[in-house]
Amino acid sequence: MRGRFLQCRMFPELQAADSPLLQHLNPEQRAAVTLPNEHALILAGAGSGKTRVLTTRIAWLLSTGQVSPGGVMAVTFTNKAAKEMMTRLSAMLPVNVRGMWIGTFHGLCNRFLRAHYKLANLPQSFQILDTQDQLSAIKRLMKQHNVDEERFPAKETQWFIAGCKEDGLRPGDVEVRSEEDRRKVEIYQLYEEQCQREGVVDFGELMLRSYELMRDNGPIREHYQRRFRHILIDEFQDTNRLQYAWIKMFAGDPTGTSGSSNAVFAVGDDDQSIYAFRGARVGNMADFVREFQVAHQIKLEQNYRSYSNILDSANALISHNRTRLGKNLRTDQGPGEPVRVYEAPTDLAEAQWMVEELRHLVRGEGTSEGIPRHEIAILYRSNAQSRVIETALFNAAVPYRVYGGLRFFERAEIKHALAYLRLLENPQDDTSFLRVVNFPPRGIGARSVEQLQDAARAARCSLHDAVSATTGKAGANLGAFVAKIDVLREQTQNLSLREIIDLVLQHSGLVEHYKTEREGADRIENLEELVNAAESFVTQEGFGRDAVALPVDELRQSPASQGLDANLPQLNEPAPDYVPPDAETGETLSPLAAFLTHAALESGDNQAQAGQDAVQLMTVHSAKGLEFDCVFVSGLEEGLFPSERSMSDYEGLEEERRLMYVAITRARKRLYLSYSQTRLLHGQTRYNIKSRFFDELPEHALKWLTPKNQNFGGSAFGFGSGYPSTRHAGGGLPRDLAPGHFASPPVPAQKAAPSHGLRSGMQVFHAKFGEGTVLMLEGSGDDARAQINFPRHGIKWLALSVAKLTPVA
DNA sequence: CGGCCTTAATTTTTT
DNA sequence: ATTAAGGCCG
Repeated sequence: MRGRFLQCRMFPELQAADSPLLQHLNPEQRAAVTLPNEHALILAGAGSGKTRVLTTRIAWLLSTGQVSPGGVMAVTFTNKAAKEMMTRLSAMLPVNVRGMWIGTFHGLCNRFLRAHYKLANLPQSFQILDTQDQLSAIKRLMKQHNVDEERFPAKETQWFIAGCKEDGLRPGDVEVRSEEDRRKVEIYQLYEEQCQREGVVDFGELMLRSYELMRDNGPIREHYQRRFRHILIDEFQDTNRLQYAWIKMFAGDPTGTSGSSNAVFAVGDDDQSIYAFRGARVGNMADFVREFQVAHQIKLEQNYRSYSNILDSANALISHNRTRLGKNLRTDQGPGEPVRVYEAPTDLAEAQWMVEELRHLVRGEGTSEGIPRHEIAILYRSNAQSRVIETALFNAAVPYRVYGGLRFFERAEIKHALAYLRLLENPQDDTSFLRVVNFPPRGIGARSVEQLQDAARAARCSLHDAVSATTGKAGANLGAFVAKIDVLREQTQNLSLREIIDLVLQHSGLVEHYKTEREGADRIENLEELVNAAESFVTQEGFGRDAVALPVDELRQSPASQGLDANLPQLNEPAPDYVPPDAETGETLSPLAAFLTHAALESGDNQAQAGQDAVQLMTVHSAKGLEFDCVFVSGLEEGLFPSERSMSDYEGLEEERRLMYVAITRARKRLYLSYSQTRLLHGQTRYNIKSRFFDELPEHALKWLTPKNQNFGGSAFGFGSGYPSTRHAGGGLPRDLAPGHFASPPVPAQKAAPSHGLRSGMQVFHAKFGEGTVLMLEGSGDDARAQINFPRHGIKWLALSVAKLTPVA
């Protein structure tokens, strides 16, 4: 016994064979979990047990004594992923996960900056601007500096600033090539000064400032580089430039030649990279392999989620992408059901078909037993598509839940309440000041606010501080407002968080204001919910898991950080002896400041009508990481999915294809793909052809529920021939749709058909451009125009009243 | 100052 | 079609 134990301590890997941690892993997963302490890239396909590998890896490292809890950093993108990791980890090991650095990039940055706020040149209770706050701060600044919003839209400026930060560029680092650039950089500079003056940081700033502090402060850098022996990153394909640089900073010398490098364990899937539009760089994967000389690359290709018809479809589709690292999902489960494909005449008919279909599924016809509604998801490319579907679901009285939209902490009434709270914590926060200075209305108009802003600028102080200098009637109102805030601050000095919020809600006049509003009842309810949120923040979670600075030395010595079971081996490496100078013990954030941080970093649930067993509606993007027994992917039409905006360039198209890949791989048992010939978009009927992605799916795995529309085999004008009926084509499943279920006539598209007789997908001949395919049709009568793809001349828009087009048989 | 009307935009989203 | 935001008038 004793000898064996010693052996294990000296050779942790000898525990591999019989560790219960490894019991249910496949060989690849096991190999990944038990890799030596070196850099590794795990290519984890959809449904291959990625999270499991990540958490088991941590558990493995801890239980074999290769690292102490304090020596682990695990980074995710979403709070949900971080929470799941902590939950699963604590289920595996008796370890206090709260003491570990497991969190989102931004959550960890926040923690880091709170601990070193002085070195980071921030007030301890700095507040975090969300995207809305950032935009309004930029708008305000641009107005004040008379920047022409025509030439420099605030949204674009925001995008520019965020982009600069993501690339690690301060105003001085940005390359200026034009007068316009110069102006943009100038605004960027002013924005930075404004944030600094107000003691607020945006999301990008959390990352960038942490990165810079690590880069520029030797002792801090050395401390953290010595501390985190293992750095694990989830969804690595979604990291941006700055996040990658940030990781490198914590990892230390990437090649490890100086012996100071920590092991970076990156898990990702290049085929699921769908966030390039917000700065994600798949290229970080290849860079990582090169720069860190990654010796261990493991592919997790065994899929535990879907049947092979679904996986074959996903594999075939994604194989059309040229830029990929290469990976093929496989399963031991049989082929399962075919992937069902449906063509509808209209978007409404498509929605009604889905509703009808899912009602059968819920009732259990066609399957052995009914599928619970929450196991059915309807996915779409863009949010605008949900409306029709919602209408159909609503009319059929099917409970549903739409994801996306405003989250709890983003609601106007909540942001108003938070603005009051933020002013208590930090009167310099002009963004919050402006949000509520006249809300509820208290006679302070734009004019007075402008004067106040001028005064503040002249005195180089905050709006709050500038009020005392303002006179007149407006000054009186302003004075009353500031006095109210200041009195509240006094009154709330020694109150609990709950009492503070209660008091603020009472005295701000928010509740009273919403009482008079027509739809104010919901808002009041939400405000009450805010009190509950604060309550549970304080009690349940133990406030400040992310928000409160955990002094580093305390963390290292506290029993919590040693939270391993006594049976577990001790850590191998000595504890770091350096304690950063400004991480003074015991200096914590007030509960209020912590709660405000929590609100900014975790914007809360975004789902309405919880509770009921409901069908899930969401965009493909928000479905990433989820799985369902049954999935409908709707609106598979050229111009929609792939989206029009991404069709022009190859990279955009590849990202759309990856998006489609994500959509397909969400399904466990049953997958439906559908499209509609016509769709109401922006108030106009659009005529679409089916998505090119259908051509990239394997015929053997598909089952067409409607006759496959082969580019209109019938008469040149195609009506009647290529048209679908509302009855499904073939055998067995699903049953006939009762005719009465459709509000619209069986072939509504016929009615909607334009006079020119063209239809998307049709082959036409043009005297100059030759033969081409109609992609899209728009307008009617003299305004009608068609988008046509001419193989030799590209995609063109032609006015039908001018162009001579002949249908080709 | 506040309500009403015109105007323009309209992929995808987390922190 | 729908909505949000900004401008204008009472």
